[in-house]
Amino acid sequence: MLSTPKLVTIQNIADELSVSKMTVSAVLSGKATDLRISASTQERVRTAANRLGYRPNEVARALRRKSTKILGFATGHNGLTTSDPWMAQILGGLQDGCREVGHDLLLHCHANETSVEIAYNAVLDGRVDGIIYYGPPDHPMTERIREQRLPVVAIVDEVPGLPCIAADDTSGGRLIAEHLFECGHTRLLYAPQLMDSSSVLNREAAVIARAAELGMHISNWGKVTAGSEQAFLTRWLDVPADTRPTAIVAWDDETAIRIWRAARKLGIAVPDDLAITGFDGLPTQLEGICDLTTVVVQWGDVARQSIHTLHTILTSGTPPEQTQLRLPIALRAGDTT
Amino acid sequence: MLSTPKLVTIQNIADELSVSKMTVSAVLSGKATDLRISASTQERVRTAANRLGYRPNEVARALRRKSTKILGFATGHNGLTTSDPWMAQILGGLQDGCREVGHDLLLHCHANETSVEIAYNAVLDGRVDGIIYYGPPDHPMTERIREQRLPVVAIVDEVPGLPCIAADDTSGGRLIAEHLFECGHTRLLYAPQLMDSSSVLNREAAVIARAAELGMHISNWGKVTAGSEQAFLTRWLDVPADTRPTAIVAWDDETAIRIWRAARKLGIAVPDDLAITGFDGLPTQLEGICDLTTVVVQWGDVARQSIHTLHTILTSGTPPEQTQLRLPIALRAGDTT
DNA sequence: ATCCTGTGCTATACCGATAAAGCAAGGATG
DNA sequence: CATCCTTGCTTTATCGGTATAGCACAGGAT
Repeated sequence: MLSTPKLVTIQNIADELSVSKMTVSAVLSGKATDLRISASTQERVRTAANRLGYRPNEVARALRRKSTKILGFATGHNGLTTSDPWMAQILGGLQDGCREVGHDLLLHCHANETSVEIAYNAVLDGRVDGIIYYGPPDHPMTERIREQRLPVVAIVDEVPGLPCIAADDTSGGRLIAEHLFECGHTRLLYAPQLMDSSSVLNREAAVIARAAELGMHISNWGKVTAGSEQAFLTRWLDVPADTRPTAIVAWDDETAIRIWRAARKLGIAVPDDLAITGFDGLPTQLEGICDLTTVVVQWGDVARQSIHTLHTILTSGTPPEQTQLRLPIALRAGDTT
Repeated sequence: MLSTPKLVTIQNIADELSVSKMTVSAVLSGKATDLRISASTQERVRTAANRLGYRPNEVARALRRKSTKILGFATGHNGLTTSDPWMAQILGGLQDGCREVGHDLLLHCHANETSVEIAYNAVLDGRVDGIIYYGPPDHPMTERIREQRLPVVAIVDEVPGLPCIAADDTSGGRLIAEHLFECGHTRLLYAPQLMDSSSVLNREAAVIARAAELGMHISNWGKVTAGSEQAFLTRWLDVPADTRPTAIVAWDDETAIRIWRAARKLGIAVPDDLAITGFDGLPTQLEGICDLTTVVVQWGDVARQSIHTLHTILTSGTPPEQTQLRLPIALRAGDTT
């Protein structure tokens, strides 16, 4: 029968040495000089603690100091799961960041909407010190978070009134447009998937604006959901060859690859008949088969940085308004353009 | 400046209503009938609690009841990260399981070895109630876990002396062998990647045993690491066509796909010249391009189930020796055989 | 002899809850 | 009229730490 191990408390050590609890606590928590504990007593306490295998109870500490040293992660995007490839990178980055600042990471990223509520409550309940939020800007919870001035840092998508760490989507969008311009394209087609995501909207706006600046024409036929790629390309085929777009700008890598697969099936030559670009730069299994032209976002760094920002807020109470970061994005040219 | 919200405690409510803390506690934690609190008092307490926005402090509760209702997840396999595709499924399953049993999930899955130690300490420190362990059976920490009888459930790979939830790798291996037999193969080649993993060893043993039973010959040329696939296949090409293996059994999907890519590059026809099988049944981006023959493991279910097992152990103290589960595996025939 | 200062620790309260025992008032029972 | 039981709470202790104030004693200054 499994059980939690027998606890060694500071009281046990204190009893052993016939000193008070406070003496033990002071020594073991590094406040020994504050309380003027003699070197010999410190030594005795430390050896006794080692001998008994003492470990401070984190829950008791957390109660007293009103901080658990645990940070939470909440996702508010519907259908977003741990299986999504960028989520994996984000989780890795959150982990790394947490270790760097000496906190633990609590997950609240179910595929449904209640996860934000659960995470929000976790702060109120004192279970976590703060949370990293990855979700839509208009989630009902965000309003309360602002009102109550909870320690929350948004990632990827901007949330009004909250600090946010994201990728520099605008530069990313511009890079895509510029790359296609350099490849000689003049007519682009944007393939959006409307999530309630400022990141995606920024990409789109930047591509469109930069394309216009460079004198390219860019159209939008509505979103390309999973399964509708063939229909999308059939429509494309229906347009006379001399006026149809020569490149498709997809909002992310997944969509780009799905379109590429459909093109392959329809016998459309990529990139000769049609160029395709992605966005994210995620690892792929298509290496050597379809090296997608895309822009690479360091999602792990975004996440890691957000933990540091949250930690700063928690320790120093820095006004969050100043902590808006946009991490750089780089173009990676593949064989689809 | 962000801060944790002003706390409403049971004391506040008690003061408001001029009753004792215990009365409030009893009502709000559902022990009202035990302590015989009148309906009217219950009503008053509840409305006051609502009005003040009371939420019980989880840390205080955890201290008193000696249980945080948090479960940890530790990985001990070197280099295993959240980016690995099956890890994503596992994380999702852990999340779901946790929600089902009303616990939270704390992550300790860095890519390095200290993560097990950290998780182990988290139990000792009272930070988590128990942990799910995914790592090698001989990690130095596993010995201590057994000794101290800590509430730990292993997943995927067996750990002597610990309860374990895994896939039925043996059946999976047999399914692969049988499928290849039915396809008419008589000479197989096993492509291993030696991790310190009982799961992989079980697969291998089952394939070999079943192949032998069916009168097939199976050889093993050593492990196929990332990058060595071409060399592996070149060696294969050097064998006279009438004696060389006609199918490669890879230890997992990733390896199978890497071999498939290399074969494609070398102009080897799959499955005509060479059949390839995987193991895991993970989602792939190669849909429609290479539908790998593989066996499908429900990693999410493995993880979910492990949480339930851990929960049972924690609540009822069930002897862990009995909780050895092997979840079913199904063959998914693709176009690589 | 008195006061002051520094040293080395102890005492007490508290963080926010829950477990377990206690206790007063009122009605039923003998 | 004394006893017992039930109802409806309250009291006290405790979980394992930390913050704050206090206190006894030694030695030097006045």
